[in-house]
Amino acid sequence: MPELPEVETVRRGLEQRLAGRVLARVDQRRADLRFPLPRDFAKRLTGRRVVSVGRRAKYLLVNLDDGNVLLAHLGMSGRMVLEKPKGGPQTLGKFHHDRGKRDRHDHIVLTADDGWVVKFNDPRRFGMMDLVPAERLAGHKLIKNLGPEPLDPAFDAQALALRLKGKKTSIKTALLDQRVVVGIGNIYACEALFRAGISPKRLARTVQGARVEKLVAAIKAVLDDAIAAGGSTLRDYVQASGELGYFQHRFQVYDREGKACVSRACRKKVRRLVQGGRSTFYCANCQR
DNA sequence: CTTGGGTCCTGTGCGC
DNA sequence: TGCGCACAGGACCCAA
Repeated sequence: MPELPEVETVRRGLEQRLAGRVLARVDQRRADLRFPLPRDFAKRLTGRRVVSVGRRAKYLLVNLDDGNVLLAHLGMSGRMVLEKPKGGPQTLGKFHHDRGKRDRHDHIVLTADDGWVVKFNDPRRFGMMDLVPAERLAGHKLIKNLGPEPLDPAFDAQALALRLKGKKTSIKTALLDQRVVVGIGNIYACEALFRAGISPKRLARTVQGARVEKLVAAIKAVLDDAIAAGGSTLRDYVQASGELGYFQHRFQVYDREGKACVSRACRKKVRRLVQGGRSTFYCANCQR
């Protein structure tokens, strides 16, 4: 689930909940996630005040008052679960049903000085956390090679065209390459290509001119829409009715194999293929 | 340098 | 019901 819109939604929730708060207690329940956690991780976090919460690509950046940044990635299955001092939990990143069975995947538990609890839950443990001095963040191994932010105004057709130039892989695979553009995952790569009317099989280097203009607009639009939807369903979730949601009700091709293309004029079946080991969903009629 | 494939890990859903 | 298999939102690492 966590692509840019989901991470941004989580960022906003964490910012609202944690900014200005002191981390009164930190429980670390494993020595490692995807990578080993740094030495004295919990100890170094305890007593720190959260200044703000930022985001770069799919990484969360929790800025601390000692000049360090808590760098976090949700991987495939990571989420942040917020729990009120009294009352039901609120999940950022995914709805939660059947509690209890899941608790063993609460790897890091932060308790703020106002009693709110933030649990980092990640069954598959593809997520990661690290503590790095702010001035060394840009040079961090996982950060230094990241491409442009898709919602940055500086990310325009020219910027994308430059990065696709000469690329022999498919455009779908290129969009998943975080050196080309960050934040796009398997869902939004499929959705953006559908909106742009571009075949996922098309060679990246041939996406130029009008096509790259269209693709950039589609990427920005789909991410914006998803962030807007994430925000609204998150508010809905506070009332805990259990609707399964977010943006998934609005997928036009993702996970819709065999279903009718949403285009009124088309209605052909959505197809699935595998590229770079990942499923791609597309309409062969609408996407060229 | 680029590119493709294997890999990490657990959970879920499906066919039989 | 149980079992085995395919597949799942990511991205690093290494061989070619």
